[in-house]
Amino acid sequence: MPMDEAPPLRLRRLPTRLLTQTAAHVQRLVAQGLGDFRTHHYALLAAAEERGPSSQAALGRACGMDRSDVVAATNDLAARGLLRRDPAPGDRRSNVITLTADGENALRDLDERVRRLQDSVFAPLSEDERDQLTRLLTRVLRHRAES
Amino acid sequence: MPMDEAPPLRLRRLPTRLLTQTAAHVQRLVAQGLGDFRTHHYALLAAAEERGPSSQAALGRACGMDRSDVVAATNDLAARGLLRRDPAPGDRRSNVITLTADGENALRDLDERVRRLQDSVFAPLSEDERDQLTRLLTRVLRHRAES
DNA sequence: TACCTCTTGTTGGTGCCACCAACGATGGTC
DNA sequence: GACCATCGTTGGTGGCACCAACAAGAGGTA
Repeated sequence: MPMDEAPPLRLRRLPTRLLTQTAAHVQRLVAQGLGDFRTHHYALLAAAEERGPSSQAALGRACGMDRSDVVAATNDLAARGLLRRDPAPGDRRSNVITLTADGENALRDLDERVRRLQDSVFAPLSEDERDQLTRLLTRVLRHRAES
Repeated sequence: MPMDEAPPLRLRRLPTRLLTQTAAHVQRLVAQGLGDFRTHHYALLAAAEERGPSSQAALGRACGMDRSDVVAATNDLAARGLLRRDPAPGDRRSNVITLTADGENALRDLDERVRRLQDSVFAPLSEDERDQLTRLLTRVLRHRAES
């Protein structure tokens, strides 16, 4: 175990790199903490619950997901009986996505898993520091929306 | 443009999600700011310059890259004449990776691009806030290494 | 009416990044 | 000499974001 591991100075504190490295690490933990769900699944279940019955397009926009990814995720969730996909009465193009009772239960379970994940991932940070982090990230993200 | 876009409350301030969203956004900007280089390329060039001639394995460890990804990236860089891959004199298993003059020039160019990218990506944050962010991320990352 | 344009869901891709398994060849150790 | 770790390499996987094209339908205007 030589001191090989010292990362290049340029990279050690490079913000963009820190960001992607941390995100990769976090995604890893989240993926295994969510079991046989993906983040897309959680996002769609949450959106469906909060918005009530909606079209796939609306759910996708709310979650910032591409339409094609919405299709795949709703396929998964419908196959597992967690939501229903019915033809929209007023518009023959679109579907109405509705959460089932099983879907609500799954969502509650996921809520709890997600909550625990935040605690485990951000364990080294205090409550205040987590807030700082979310605020900073939010501002960087908002900067995207504005450009 | 309906108010469809309102993201689910659960997701709006969810730290892990903010992190991956921001990282995705940043990676996008970085990718296009780096032109025909990937982040791996920059990492390897930087490591090769700072460490001097090293084996692929050592460079990979320094950059936190998988060996197989090191192979692919060094292939690219060698094909472009930015580094040389010679058999190591003392160990017939390993190669010695050396930066060429062109490689140093490319690295300097990338350094500048990367610097500008930080400014553009984190434009909404003050100098202090960027430091805060890097410190917070570093601590989350260090938490990984310790577990 | 016909025409044009936008939206919806769907299919079938791409690219990047992280990672994993297995292999032959070699080095170091006992 | 046997054993195991390491090196480079090949050939994958999976997740996430994204894109292009399509047919069907909706909405507007001429």
